[in-house]
Amino acid sequence: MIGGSNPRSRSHFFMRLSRYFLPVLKETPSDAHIVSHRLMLRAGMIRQAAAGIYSWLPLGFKVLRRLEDIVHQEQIRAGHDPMLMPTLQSADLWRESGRYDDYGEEMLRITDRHGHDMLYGPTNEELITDIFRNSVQSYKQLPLTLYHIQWKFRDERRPRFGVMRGREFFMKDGYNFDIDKAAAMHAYNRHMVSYLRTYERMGLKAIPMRADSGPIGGDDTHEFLVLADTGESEVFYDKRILDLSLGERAVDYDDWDQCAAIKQEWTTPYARTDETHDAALFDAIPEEYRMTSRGIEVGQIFYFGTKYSEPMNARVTNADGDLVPVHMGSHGIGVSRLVGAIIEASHDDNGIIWPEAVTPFKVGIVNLKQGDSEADSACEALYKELTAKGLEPLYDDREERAGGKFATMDLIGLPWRITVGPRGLKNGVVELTSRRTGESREMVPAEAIAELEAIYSEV
RNA sequence: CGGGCUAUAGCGCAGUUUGGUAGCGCGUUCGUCUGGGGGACGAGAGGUCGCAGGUUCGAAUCCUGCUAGCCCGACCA
Repeated sequence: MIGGSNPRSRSHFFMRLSRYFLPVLKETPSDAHIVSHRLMLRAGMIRQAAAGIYSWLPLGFKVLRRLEDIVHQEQIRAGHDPMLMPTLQSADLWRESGRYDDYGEEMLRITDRHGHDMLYGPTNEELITDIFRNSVQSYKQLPLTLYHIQWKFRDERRPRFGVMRGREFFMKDGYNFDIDKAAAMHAYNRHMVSYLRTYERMGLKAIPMRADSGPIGGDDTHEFLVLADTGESEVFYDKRILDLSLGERAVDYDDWDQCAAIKQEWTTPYARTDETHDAALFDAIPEEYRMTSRGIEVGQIFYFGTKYSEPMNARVTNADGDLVPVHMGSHGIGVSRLVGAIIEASHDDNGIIWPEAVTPFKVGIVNLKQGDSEADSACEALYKELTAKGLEPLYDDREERAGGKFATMDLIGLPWRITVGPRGLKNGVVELTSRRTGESREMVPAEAIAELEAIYSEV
């Protein structure tokens, strides 16, 4: 975390805009056509390295890490074990599952110096199943869910939309191993609940929709979609699903009935992508609740039974002493894609508007008259106090005019801004401004800090 | 993978038709004035014109080949 104790710490040093690497662009790069891509480039979050491949600059990297942290926390809360698998894999396991040929051109194939066929992993079912089968022999070691958050690569024919459809992407993928279908369905439900909680924590409304299983295969699958005009999928849903919220309710992830009930709650209202859309069912909804819009897919959960455990011989001994293939499922959250999706869902003409839970800095300090001793010292005091309280400020201490500082703050989207200028300081006040509403209130610095503490204690 | 297009300074672009030694805006550096929504003035720095070959006295410009990237479609977390 951010420590206020050591004023020379790197985090302290680089939270001053004069020393922070934030290459913002005034003009829109011509290659970017959708709003999140444009804003991520303009806000200095990413830099394109090749088609569909991006470097994450400090500001973008901070957001990516925040999302990763939330995903980890919610996975661990649900009882899943974090681990890390490599990006490069041997082709051998993929030949065993039969997917080496099935996957086609989307898989990036590499040959090492020994002539061995390698690949940059697009997903990890084979690898995890291999790990599992070598170490688990008994039903007593189940249930088990392993996951990791790692870079993947899919050699898209046509990457586009910035990080929303890159070739390289950062993704959480998890795999559950259960003794039978009933247990695996609990894992499925548990994942649905934990995903709902994950997205809610990020300040997003992600709707689970019945979906197609695609190349992963399997029977049961839901996609989670964030509504946004620029979404790649057309979606049909019952408006009432938007009213559902997990909120503060306590969830026991080991409670099969509770998880099943929550899944039931979220899958009862109609919600489907165009792939699985059923016009007859949709038309049965009262017209006032019938909604059509576009959505960005930010996650998917699958139950695929023994699709991999059979061919790869991942079996355990059950209570009767019989050797049976384990029932599996997999689940993914597109972490890097979420950065774009959040921006698509939360921005205005001036720039990004970060939800408090994922913002790269919690508050921006704008010094309207750099070099004015009163303004400078008021800003320094605020900066130290906010830093000490873990309210991670970004202090714009550049020799810039007010307009430029405001424009930068609006562009990078910090949800709160404290504006400090000689005019207000005459009366001992600063301004606290909400990026989302634009509402601005004058108050003494201590009150602004207290307000921010209250706001952030809730996220 | 089909169709279309682009490549000139960090970013956005003009110059290519008609070959003559590279320009504008923003940004950037220095100075002065300014100071509550991208300010003004002055002085600078910055480019193998995507790469290779060819034509020519001379190529950003014409020709050939290559590479990279973008858009529409089909496809996809």
